Amino acid sequence: MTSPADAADPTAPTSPMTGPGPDPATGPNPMTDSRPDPLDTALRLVRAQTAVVKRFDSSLSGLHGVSLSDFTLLLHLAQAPGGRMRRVDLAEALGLTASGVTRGLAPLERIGLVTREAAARDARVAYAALTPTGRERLAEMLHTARQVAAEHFAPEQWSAEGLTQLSALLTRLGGTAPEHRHIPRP
Amino acid sequence: MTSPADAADPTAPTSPMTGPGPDPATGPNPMTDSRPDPLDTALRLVRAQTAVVKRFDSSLSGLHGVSLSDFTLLLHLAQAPGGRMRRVDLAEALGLTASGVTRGLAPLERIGLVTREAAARDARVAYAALTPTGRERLAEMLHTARQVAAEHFAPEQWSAEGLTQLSALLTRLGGTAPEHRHIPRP
DNA sequence: GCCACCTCCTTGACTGCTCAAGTATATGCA
DNA sequence: TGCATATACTTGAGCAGTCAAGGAGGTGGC
Repeated sequence: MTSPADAADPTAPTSPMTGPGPDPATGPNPMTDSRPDPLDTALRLVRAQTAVVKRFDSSLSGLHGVSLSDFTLLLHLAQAPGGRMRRVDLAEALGLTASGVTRGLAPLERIGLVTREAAARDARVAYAALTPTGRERLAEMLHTARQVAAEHFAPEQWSAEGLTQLSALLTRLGGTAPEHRHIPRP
Repeated sequence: MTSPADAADPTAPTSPMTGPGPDPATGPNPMTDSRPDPLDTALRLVRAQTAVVKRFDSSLSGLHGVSLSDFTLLLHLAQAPGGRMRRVDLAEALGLTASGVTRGLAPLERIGLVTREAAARDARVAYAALTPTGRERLAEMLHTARQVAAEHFAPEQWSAEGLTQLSALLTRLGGTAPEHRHIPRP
């Protein structure tokens, strides 16, 4: 009754998901063997982001009813001149399409954190602008986000140098971020 | 007819999205001023991932009709013993929920890249297993993915050391990746 | 043997996003 | 001035994922 296929059925995790694994000195690696695998790095980036986002989403949604992407959107508005941006610019900053921005703004407009403003010189344009309420709420979210980030990159595990390196490397990969240190505490 | 608000309406991008910006020596930074901002780094990670995923999705969908997440799922199966994994293990490896895995597997099962296998010792378990076709297609996808990754981390811009550092830092952030160098070329 | 509790997986409902199509408006050249 | 082309935005449809609920099955203590 025990087929050979199930002889290996451990019910334990079947995915030893560790680092580089056995180094195949004669493997089909198209790169020089002394160079780290770029695909491996890319996949790690994606997986790391999933873990990080999950953590921020959990805290921000619980305390503020918003997701990390909501928060990031608001943060971009806060650092823009006049607290407002054209939607097309917001899309580029966030790495979304225009319709993605429209969809993302809808709930924020509904709860009064963001409002729509027309542009006097271009009738096609609709600005997304932070409301005073939006600013207040954002300051509170920012406080939480800073805490989560601080825990994530705890000084006992992350040196200033390591953090600096990571930040620089991510920037080189297209990792832009809105300036937010001018935003006062709630 | 020109309101003061629109005097600043440049129609040009209103989001100077550059690096660290002006260093606020007396800013409300809760960290020590000599330490990079962890929140900044986290936001850069998320944004960098968006850019990277976009690029992989574009190439993989155009040439192979799959997304990066499809590809990653298949890759995990390929490096598992017997080319199969329990769905709950796959969910953990990918950072998804169980239902996310169910949804992700559906189209792959439909096109014959993945099949379902029962476990002899546990009736609750349904394995996700690579089909022979799935293996062949995966090898082709892998070829493309390696190329995209190689372009993304071009040696002229990325030293082996920089890549090694990034890989290590991402690993520390929870960035796991399936071993794939044992998979032969198509 | 019984049962409380846990595990695995699926499904309905919903959210967040892209693509494609469409409308309104702006731009530049003949 | 007229018009081809481009830009900004929205909306319908569809995909990818989460949450909650539920059904089936497994485990361990009494």
